Formats: sequence, C-alpha cells, structure tokens
Amino acid sequence: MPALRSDAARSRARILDVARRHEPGALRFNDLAREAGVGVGTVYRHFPTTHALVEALTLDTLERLRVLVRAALAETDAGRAVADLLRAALDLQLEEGGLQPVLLAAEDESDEVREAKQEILGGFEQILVRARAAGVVRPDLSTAQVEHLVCGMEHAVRLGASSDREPYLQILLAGLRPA
Amino acid sequence: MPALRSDAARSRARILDVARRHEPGALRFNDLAREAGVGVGTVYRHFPTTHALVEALTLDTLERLRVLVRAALAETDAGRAVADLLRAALDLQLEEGGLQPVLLAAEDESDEVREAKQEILGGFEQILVRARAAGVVRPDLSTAQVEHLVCGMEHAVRLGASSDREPYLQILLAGLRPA
DNA sequence: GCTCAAACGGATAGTTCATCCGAATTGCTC
DNA sequence: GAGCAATTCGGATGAACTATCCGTTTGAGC
Repeated sequence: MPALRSDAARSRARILDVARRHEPGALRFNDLAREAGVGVGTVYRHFPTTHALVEALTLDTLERLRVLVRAALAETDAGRAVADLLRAALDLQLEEGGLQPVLLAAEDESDEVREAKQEILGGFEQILVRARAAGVVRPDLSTAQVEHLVCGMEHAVRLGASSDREPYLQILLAGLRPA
Repeated sequence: MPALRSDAARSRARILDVARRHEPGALRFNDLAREAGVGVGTVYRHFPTTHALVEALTLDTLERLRVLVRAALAETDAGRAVADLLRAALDLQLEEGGLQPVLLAAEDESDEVREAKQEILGGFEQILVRARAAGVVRPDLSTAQVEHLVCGMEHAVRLGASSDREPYLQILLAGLRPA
C-alpha cells in the first residue's frame, strides 16, 4: 500500500474524527461528509463500507486488546488470566461499541485488523486451553462459545440503566467454573 | 375498540401472514404491502410503526410465556421454578426474534401486550423473590438484571453456528447461584 | 338498495444511499 | 517554479426506501 497523499491523509483523519463523535450504529456517510467538510465521494473512497469505517475506528482499541492478551498470556495463574482477560475485553467492548462487530466479523477489510484479531483470538484460545487443563474452566465449552458469552454480557450490560458491568462479569466467571 | 370490518380483518391477517415469512429485523412496509396484495397505506393504517407490527406478530408467543410464568409460580421448588422459567423464556426468545424488543420496550402500543407483559414481569419478580429467599439465587441481583442476562444469553446463542442453548443456559444458572 | 363511515390503494413528496466523473490538488521531474 | 501525470476531491445524480395524503371503493346497518 503506497503512502497516502497529504490531502488524502487530512480527509481521512477528519472523517475518522467526526465519526468518533457519532453513535457507532448510526454512521450516515452523507452527514459525516458534511460535518467533516468533505464530499460524500471522499468518504466512500476512504471507507467503501460502513464496516471498513468501523474497523478503522476500532483499530486502537483492538491494539489495546492485543496488549492485554499478551499480559494475560504472561500470567501464571490460569484462572486469574481468564478473569483478567474477560474483564478487560468486556470493558473494551463497552467502551468501543464497534469492537464486537469487528471481533465477530468473519472477513476483515484491513490487514492490520486481520493480524491483530489473529493474535488476539489465538492468545485467547491458548489461555482457555490452559484454564481447562488447570480445571478452572468447564472443559465442555469451546473458545467460540466463551467469546459469544462475552458478547452476550456486553449486550446485557448495555440494556441496563447503570452500566456497572461487575455483577454480570461475576455471573459469567462463576458460570464458567466447572460444576 | 369496535369490531374490525371484514375487509380490514382480511387485510390485517394477510399482512401478518406475510410479515411472518420475513426476517424480524427487515420488515419493509412497501414489500409487505406488495406481497400481501394490499396498498402501502393499508399496512401503515393497521400498523403505524414497525414496533406495532412486531407486537402483533409476537402476541401469541407472549401469551405462551404468560402461561409458562403461571406454571412456574405453581412450582414449589424455588430453584426449579427459576431454572424452568429461564429455559422457557430463552427458548421462546430464540424462537420468536421479536420477543426481546417487545419485552424490553418501555412503552407498549397494544393493551393486550401491556397486560400480558405486566403479568409476566410481575410473576417473574415474584419467582425471583422466592428464589432469593430460598437462597438459590444471589440476593445482590435485581430482577431487571436477570432479564437482561436472559437477553444477553439470547444474543450469545444467536452468535453461534449451532443454536444449542443448553450450555449457555447452564452457565447462566450456575452463575446465578450464590457463591 | 341507499347511506355513510370506514377502509382501501397508490401517487407522491421527502429522505437516505451510493456512484460517477469533470475539476482541482498534489507531488514529482527537470 | 513550470509542466505533467496521477491521485483525490466534491457534489450532482439516480436508485431505493419511507410515510403521508386523499380520491375511490367497500361493507354494514337500516
């Protein structure tokens, strides 16, 4: 990918900046263009689909999650590694509404996202393998199912008036332990 | 509310019939009208908003849930009552995608829905009160939070390829028990 | 079978979406 | 710093969809 021309970089940054001030689910390209002071065509050129824009908006958060996965992999207590990682992932997903769709998407538009996701999901798998082996997480539960549970918890937290995720997280963690 | 004229009843039934064959989230009124062989205006007259249509589509399922709540209230084992009801509610929500939005909506368009919801939510509250008193459900958890958890589980199950809700349900039930 | 309130249908105005292409800008070379 | 090719810009544009309005039709009661 060749370096961006200076005007293109400026447009891209403006669009992302404006997009960050909108609800993640209600990104209307025409509005973004007007507010960013660029043409609609410019927005569509930089981000052919809404998902491409969401990926770009989410990239920072995804990198933070990647770092947290590495930290969890360095943790020797398998149970603590799972608890820390799930809490962190849930927090990030709550903070950045676009994260869940990006994590769940089967296809990624950007290579950076694909690489980050690969490390994140691989590390997560590894942490769960250890946790199952240590007997701190039910063995009859796939990695994908645990991911889905975190997404479900995000959904549950968002339904509440207060966004206190802790009770929900505790229920998830208690539920994950073997009977 | 006066009885429906015969042609109106026919139109309404046709629209509901067609709507049932569509994805709950993608109900486009113009399409429904064409497929049902009525004018768009007719659709909008019967169902001023998408939510009104979803309520109408959901009413049967809501009645089934009401019956299940009554059954759970008759159950003497508080823990079993909770488990049975949550499983049933989750199944119904998975079966009828419109149920979650209807249950969560603060305002209801139809009186029948309002009444059914009132009994359902009241009964659910009662069952949880008993369960907390019996020490089979964590006391630090509001009824609303448990409702949100069920909705979160629905979300989690839908994310999976297989729609086997049982593992998710087991995790929820295990998590709900006091530590 | 007459009346009239109720229901019907679809034309239409108002939005939003996404593309296309002539104009303008940029960075490179000399 | 002038010329040039490549890239990007911007918004006009048409397609798709929403929701309303009103002249016409239908059905129920007398």
